[in-house]
Amino acid sequence: MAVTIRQVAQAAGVSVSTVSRAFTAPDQVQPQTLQRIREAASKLGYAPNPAARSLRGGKTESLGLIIPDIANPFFPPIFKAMQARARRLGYTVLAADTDERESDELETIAAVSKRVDGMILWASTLSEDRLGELAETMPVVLVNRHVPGIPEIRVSLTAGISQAAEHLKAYGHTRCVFINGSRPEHSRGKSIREAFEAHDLSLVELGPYEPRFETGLHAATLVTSADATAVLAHNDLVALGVLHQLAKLGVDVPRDVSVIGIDDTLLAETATPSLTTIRISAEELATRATDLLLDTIGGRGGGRVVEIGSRLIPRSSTGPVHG
Amino acid sequence: MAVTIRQVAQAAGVSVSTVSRAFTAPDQVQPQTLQRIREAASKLGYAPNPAARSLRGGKTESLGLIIPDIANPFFPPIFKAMQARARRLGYTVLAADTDERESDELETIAAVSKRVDGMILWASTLSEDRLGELAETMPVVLVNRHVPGIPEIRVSLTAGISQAAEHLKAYGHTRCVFINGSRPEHSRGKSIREAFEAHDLSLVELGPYEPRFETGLHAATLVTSADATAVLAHNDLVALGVLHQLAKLGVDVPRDVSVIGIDDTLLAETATPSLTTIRISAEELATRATDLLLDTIGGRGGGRVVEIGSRLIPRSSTGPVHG
DNA sequence: GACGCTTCCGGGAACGTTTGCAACCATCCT
DNA sequence: AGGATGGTTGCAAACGTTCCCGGAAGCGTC
Repeated sequence: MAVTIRQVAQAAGVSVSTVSRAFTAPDQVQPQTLQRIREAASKLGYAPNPAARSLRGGKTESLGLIIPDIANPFFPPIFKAMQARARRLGYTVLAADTDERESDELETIAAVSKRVDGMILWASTLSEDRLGELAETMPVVLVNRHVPGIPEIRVSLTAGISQAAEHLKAYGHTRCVFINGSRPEHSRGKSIREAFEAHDLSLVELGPYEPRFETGLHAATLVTSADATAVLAHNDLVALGVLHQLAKLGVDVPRDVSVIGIDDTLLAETATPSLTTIRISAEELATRATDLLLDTIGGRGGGRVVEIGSRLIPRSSTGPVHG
Repeated sequence: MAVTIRQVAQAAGVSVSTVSRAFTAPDQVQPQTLQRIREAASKLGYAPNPAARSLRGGKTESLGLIIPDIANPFFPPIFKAMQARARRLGYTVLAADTDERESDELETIAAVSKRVDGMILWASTLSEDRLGELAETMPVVLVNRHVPGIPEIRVSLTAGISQAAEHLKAYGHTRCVFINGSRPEHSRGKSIREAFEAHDLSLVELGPYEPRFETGLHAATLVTSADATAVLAHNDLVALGVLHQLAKLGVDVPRDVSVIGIDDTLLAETATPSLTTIRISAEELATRATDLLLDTIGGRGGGRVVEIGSRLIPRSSTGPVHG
């Protein structure tokens, strides 16, 4: 049914080898032959069969991206950036979503791993041992997860949080609530405690909760009774829940309470009031992760750790303490 | 490097054919042989090579999803639902994003089409001819695009819009602005004009604009001067822009102006005030589209058109006109 | 006891491509 | 002039799997 290399070869009056080379190593075939082949190929509508190619070569020319939940608005830009980067190098991106289920993750990884040359695992919940085994089988890059010897991209919130603390301090805040939404193994809590302590701000920690909108709704009521004038949420989604519930309770933001998110997703800019948040550049993150993966596939840069920074984006949800 | 069917065969003391059958047609091999093979396979960590399998069988066991922009919060749930559905049937989903670029779309489709058994094209911008050709080459399902003879999922806003008109009418509104963000070929304008006319509401149409947040910001200023008390936006994202800008202008929602979105994305619920919107069930849409694609691949249900309904979800961004 | 039927299994071709090897030709050098 | 060189090309094996065939064995039937 589909047109094969053989038909092109016949049409161009050459052997299949030459047609193959015309596509994979054009400089090894004489210009005029090349042109004849190209014409024949395009006339017949030939395109190489990826299955045959990868069977023969052991390469699939595609990259896997395993993320917890694509519905979290932080991830789509990651996917886009990775896709953009990968495409320029001839790679396809195979994305899969584990739905935050540990059991699904193993299954998902198994399914994807056979079809890609390497994969990026985001905040994986797999055991260190399993990840180690996996990384021996194929190139893997971890994001927000540390296993010795496996290349890794780490998001450093240090700068952003420090700026947030300064920002609040400058507005006269002294007491802040932190809504913890992390699993302990990649908690944002530690950096936050340190930074706030360094800036002499007292910190009340709530949670840990699931990092969801509803968490924010729930936590907002606790905020009002904690005698704090500022809230730092685990991510934008939670911050939005807080914003929403505070509005419902008649608490004005930022007059009565200041709110800060983390991630700088689409949600932050579009919120009312727009959300002051700590930006993690999804583009940079995805691009660096992709490059690191490609390097790992190519045998370069084993076990490297790349750090991505963050910074505060002040918007309208923070302001001076009132009275 | 990787373990093949041959090694399993040897370990189990059978031929490769039998191992193959053990995986693809277990009922054709004797129970005790089957078990021996399974043990050998799992001990060796064998999993069939998808490349070889699809080279031989012409099937890839994966489905393509081509969407304009995964950063539009309407799409992630689509992807999730499709993935969930597909996975249960042993399929993998290969998603790709065209970035709303027509030139990219062709290229993207070409890249994806070779690696899947069929694909779902969302609001494709390709010419009717090209889509026709494509559909002859491989199974295709169109969403929000009509080409005679190609299976299609159509989103019908009729019910939702009609409910929205009633809703506004009941609140005493008489004049509404519609912010048009569609390309003409799949405009939401027509149904809207008809429904509002039927409910005796006057309608001012703005646009067409790009369906972006900034569009909402811009349009909001026009709304105030249009002497209308209600706004219907092309989608939630645009509606949020409106909400945001109105707040900045000191216009209270819903006291002074009511706002309605379309899609019922995450954005709608998390907005402040929460957004009244017309829900299109992403889960249903994706599930039906996947099933239709699978049917088309299986040779059943050619050229069918499936319609998906919509309905109004009243929230806090609409209310009575303020006397 | 021969025959046919069913069940289970092995042999081997085929899927479309890449690539090592060798053949060929033209060119250049000595 | 003859051998070495280098650029082009063809041949054929190999990648891992599926599936068509045919053989072997077991079993029931007449």
